[in-house]
Amino acid sequence: MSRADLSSSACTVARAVAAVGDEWTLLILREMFLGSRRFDDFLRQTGMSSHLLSQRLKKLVALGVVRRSVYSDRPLRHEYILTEMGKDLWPIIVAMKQWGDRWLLDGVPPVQIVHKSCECVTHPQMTCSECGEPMQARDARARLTRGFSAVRGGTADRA
Amino acid sequence: MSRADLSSSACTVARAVAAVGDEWTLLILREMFLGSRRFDDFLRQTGMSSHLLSQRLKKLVALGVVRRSVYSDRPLRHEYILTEMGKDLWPIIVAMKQWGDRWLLDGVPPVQIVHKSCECVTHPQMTCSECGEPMQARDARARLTRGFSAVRGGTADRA
DNA sequence: TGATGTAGCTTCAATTTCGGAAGCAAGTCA
DNA sequence: TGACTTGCTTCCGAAATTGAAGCTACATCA
Repeated sequence: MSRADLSSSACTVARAVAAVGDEWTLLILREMFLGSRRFDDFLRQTGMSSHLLSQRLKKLVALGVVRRSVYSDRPLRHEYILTEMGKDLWPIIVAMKQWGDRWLLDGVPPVQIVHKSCECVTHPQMTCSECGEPMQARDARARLTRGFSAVRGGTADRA
Repeated sequence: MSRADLSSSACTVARAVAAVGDEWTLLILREMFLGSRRFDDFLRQTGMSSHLLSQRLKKLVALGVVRRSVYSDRPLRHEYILTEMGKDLWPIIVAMKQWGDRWLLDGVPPVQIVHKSCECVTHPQMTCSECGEPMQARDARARLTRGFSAVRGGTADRA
């Protein structure tokens, strides 16, 4: 299977991966959440090639994650802004930051997240929508729909 | 800059991306959280080539995300198990699933997450560690350390 | 009136990575 | 004995990526 086929997978993780799960796209998103909007800012801050950046931005626009918007008429200039769909990717980037901060860093994280409403430096965590308790892998069990289970062939559920 | 250089970035998101932010690695992790442990299960469920799977597993073991463990002596057989570091990646995969369920799917998500302690089907969400409120992109502000801000060159913080 | 600069790309050649198929080693099973 | 299984490795053509250079439309400076 090639990567292009992932987007038609039944699994929504696979679809999300196909959409935004590559190295450079994730870095572009990080930049957007830090406030960058312009082609050259993305170039500078990510270090990627302009060719790839151009491709990735087009893909993100096509997906509806990012919107291309005019900020100057003369000369004509555009910037890239996250849509609702794009802003909703925040937990993914934050989850990566938290993991990176914890496991790949000695010392002080380069970025802190401040919760606007309580003004605290926060360490966002996954919690159960029903009982509100923090959740980790060990607290969860996956339940597959019958159809999805059939697609997977019944193997590999010895969790 | 090439992708290999990301792991030495000051930004911990970039480091996390370098470690686990590629398509196939994310799918392997998804499989692990669904309970797969064996080479052939990963092959079957992800559809990737064995060449790549082999490479990725080695990388994950080298990083300490996954542990290679003997489950049969004769014949000698191994399985791949998430370490603590690996289990801690759960929020990333869950965040991707939530986003995929919401934005890339019509209908019923193929996998539900059950919170063991309350037995509810849950939709894990990011919450503030300090006040416990659910958080989204709009509720957060990034605060950069002085050093990191200097590295970035001061540009692009018009958020 | 040029000369230089900037934002936002596109094009191109060289290199790297990937995909798919085949092979292989060490066993088991019949 | 011969087929099958698991868990890989090797190989090669195809596709993606990198880095540099170029290009367009304007602005600004002299």
